[in-house]
Amino acid sequence: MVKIRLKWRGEVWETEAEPQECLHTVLERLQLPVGTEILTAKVGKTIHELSAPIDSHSNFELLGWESPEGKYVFWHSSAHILAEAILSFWPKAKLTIGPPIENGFYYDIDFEGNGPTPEDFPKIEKKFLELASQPEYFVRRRVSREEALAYYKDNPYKTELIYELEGEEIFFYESGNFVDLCRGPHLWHSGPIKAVKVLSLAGAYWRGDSQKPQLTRVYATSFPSPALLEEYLHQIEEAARRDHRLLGKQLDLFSFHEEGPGFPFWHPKGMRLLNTLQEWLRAKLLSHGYEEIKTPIILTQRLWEQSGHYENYRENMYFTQIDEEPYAVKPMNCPGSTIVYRTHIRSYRDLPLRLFEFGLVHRHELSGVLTGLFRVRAFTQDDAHIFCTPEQIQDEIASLLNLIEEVYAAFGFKEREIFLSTRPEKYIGSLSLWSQAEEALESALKTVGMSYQVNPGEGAFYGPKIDFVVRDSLRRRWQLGTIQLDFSMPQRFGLTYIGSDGQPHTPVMIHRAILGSFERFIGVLLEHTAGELPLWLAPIQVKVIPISEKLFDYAREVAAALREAAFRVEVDYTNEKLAKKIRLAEQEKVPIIWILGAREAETRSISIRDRRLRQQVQGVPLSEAIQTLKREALPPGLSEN
RNA sequence: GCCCCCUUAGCUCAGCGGUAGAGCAACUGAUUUGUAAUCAGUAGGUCGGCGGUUCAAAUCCGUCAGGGGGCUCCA
Repeated sequence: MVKIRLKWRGEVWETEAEPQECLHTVLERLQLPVGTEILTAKVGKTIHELSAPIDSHSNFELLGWESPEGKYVFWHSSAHILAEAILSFWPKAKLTIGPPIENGFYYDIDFEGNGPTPEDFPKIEKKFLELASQPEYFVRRRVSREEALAYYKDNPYKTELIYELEGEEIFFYESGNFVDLCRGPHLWHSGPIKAVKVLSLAGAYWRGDSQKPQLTRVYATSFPSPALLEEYLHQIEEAARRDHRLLGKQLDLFSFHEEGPGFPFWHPKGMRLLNTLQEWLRAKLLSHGYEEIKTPIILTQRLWEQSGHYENYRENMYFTQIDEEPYAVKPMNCPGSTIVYRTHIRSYRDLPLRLFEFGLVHRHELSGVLTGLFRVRAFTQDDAHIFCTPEQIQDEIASLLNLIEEVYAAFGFKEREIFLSTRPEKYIGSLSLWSQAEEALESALKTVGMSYQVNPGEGAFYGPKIDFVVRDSLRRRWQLGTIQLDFSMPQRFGLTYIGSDGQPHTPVMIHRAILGSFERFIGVLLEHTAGELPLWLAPIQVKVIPISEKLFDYAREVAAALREAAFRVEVDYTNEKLAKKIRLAEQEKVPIIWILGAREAETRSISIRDRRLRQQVQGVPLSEAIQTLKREALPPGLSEN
């Protein structure tokens, strides 16, 4: 007998088992909810399947739906059932891989040109539930290489996988009439799987390589109850409502047109937002020791040859000709910045020199990847280049980290991750310079006390970098800020400064962006706020609603007072009822609505309807209301004085 | 770029082989309104472009363009 200890939702059981007895039989004996709530088990950090025999292990943590491991196993098994359901309709389809993912699972399948369409989803789901409810038991069987290869003699993908398992054990998992090459782990049986939804179809290259055959990826998700599936579908709907492309249209901020795919058209309200954002950041940077520059959008091809972009980035660049000379549209701002640097002989006393540029860059992105403001072909970077000595790197990075943190906090981004990428295999510059730079970055991060992850070997060939990633409302990760050290460009462009020794030295260049691009940042911000922008950023801050035509004169007066105080105001002069005007203003997501009736006009006051507080205040004196608004509309990080 | 899907009035969408429809918006008029849609009328479309099948195409087929979902979370 083996002594074992089980932990399930905080409670502990101690019992004994026969050697080689399966874990699930022990659980059944204890009348624990195995095959329903208990999905899998863990010993230390390794998953131990319920159907696996207990050997020397003794300490089991039982896991349900609430654990990541439980979901992982649940969806992994679901992928097998999905494949089985699909094979019942497309028996000749060749399976490849079918892993669990963040919110479900997929299976990549080669249908050889005759795959399913979305109309087939219901019948696949029906078949899936039929199979799952039987239920199907997942039985692991070790097979020889020869047997595995023979079984998959018509499936080049599985064959490729088997060849890669040289020297390792090979397993088949059998469930119902379905067999799949799989390393597991799986559920004991399909009983817990009560709801499924086939979500979408997508093309996916075998092994992510566009040179290899394209497979059909079937995305799906499954749950232990129909109610949980419903909840998930509602979440997806809510995320869709927050889609910045939709909000951009509804709020009349920007649009896209076939006359310029991937190039945003900014409407008046979008410009108000974009300009407010830029003015705020500009003021912040100027107060942090930066100077602003602006460099040309079109520069000679020779410059891009010198910078290395022509060699390494040509695919993404647009070219043109001026007076028969070849030119290129800038995909990055850095070469322009170096030209400004070179306009003077620089002394070590001038460093660090911080030059920022809200630079409009153009990049040729593949047509298939364009996505609203998230992925465009022209965008404005909040770019800056800091020229400094190697000794100054650490201090410079530390203050930069604080600045970036300050900026993100202003927009309420709480969830963020920092990645430090270090020297790749292919690199330029001396080893000592690299280690000095990496140490500088790392100790800067430690100085300001920010937690980070290291991505070894992920740095650019010209220097190490720090990336900032925030999560949007769809829980997608977006890299916003980046700090990149560059040893290469200063050399390529022959940049120097005169040191205290009177000799010329090569400065280090720090490329950095905080928001990344204004365009994409606005997209992220819209999804983050569901379009309910903070008062200081809102394109229309106050909507003035006179109750009837008789109040139009007073409305004009109020609006003038607001404009005088530098607010962005709109008056609703339409001949509609109050309820209608309020409805429209609410749909425009205006933060503040001022309502003017006869009572207000008489007392020179206004009534406030506040989107943010979801409450109303009646009869506030006009001058007082404007003073309050002035306080409330201050951009973050600024005090009233 | 590649795979699947979509494209009908300014917007949201219905129609899916027999000669274009709704709601909202716009315009005109009535109404003068107190916290999320007042009523009536008018106007508005080469059904994304091009080509084909058919007596007949928004509807079926092809092609191009634009848009959406994806394209190394590895048995």
